Amino acid sequence: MQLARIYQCFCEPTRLRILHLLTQTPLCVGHFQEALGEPQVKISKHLAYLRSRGLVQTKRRGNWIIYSLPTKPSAELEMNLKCLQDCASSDAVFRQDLQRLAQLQASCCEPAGIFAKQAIF
Amino acid sequence: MQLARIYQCFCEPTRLRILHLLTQTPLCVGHFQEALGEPQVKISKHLAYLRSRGLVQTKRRGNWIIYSLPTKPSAELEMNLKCLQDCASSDAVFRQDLQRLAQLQASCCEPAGIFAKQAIF
DNA sequence: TGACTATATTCCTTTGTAGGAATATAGATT
DNA sequence: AATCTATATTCCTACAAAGGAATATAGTCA
Repeated sequence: MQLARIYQCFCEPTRLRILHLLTQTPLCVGHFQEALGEPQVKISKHLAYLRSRGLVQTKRRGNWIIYSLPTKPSAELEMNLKCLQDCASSDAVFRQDLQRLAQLQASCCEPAGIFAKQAIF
Repeated sequence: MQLARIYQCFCEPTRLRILHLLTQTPLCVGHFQEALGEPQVKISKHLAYLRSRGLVQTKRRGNWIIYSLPTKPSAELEMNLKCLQDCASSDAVFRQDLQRLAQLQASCCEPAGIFAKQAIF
């Protein structure tokens, strides 16, 4: 059952936060580290988990590996990501993640175009 | 994070099928056994899991323990159950479960009122 | 009370998951 | 080539989850 696999990806808080941020924009590992305040190995492993199950895609740009949601997500995934966004808006953790993401975007220490969706994919 | 706990309940196929059936009507263990074709201990344990996390409620009626969704579910749960219903309609497993449930409801070997929501709660 | 029915729980084994420390890798820069 | 940076992987440990066999429990009925 494909649906259960989606929920397996959703059932861990860090992965949920990662996916939530990705509904906003593609990001690379360092961004997640800073926005979520979690160590590199943790982020990297959860991203590998998500990638192995097809919930995220990657693209290399220099030393950065840019993670994004699939360009053509399944209907189930799309529906559930939408639902996640709705639920997340009423949760302090997710809101704070978005805030820190906005701060990252404001500080211009990232390679040009990282936050411009069309420039990456 | 409350949301992750919901997805932990959703991430196992049998539990997902149980919850899906419960969006239709309250049911007792024997119904799940027949509709899902799974052994009693498996059903019973997954129901206990769901109950411990507040995803289902129980009410005893004689020898039957009737399981149902919470009378006042959280907004998150409600949204996700709705999403589950949408996703399930396009999956053969869930559709078959619904069929077998309909057969159960048609055969009148259940205590009167089991399938009448208001008669139970 | 004693048998019966529906359901729950315990015990055991197997498997999957999570996290951290340390190390490896791939591309960039000098 | 040597170094640096961002990220991935390996190794280890701890813990949760899943499933089956056997047993327990609570209510019912004769």
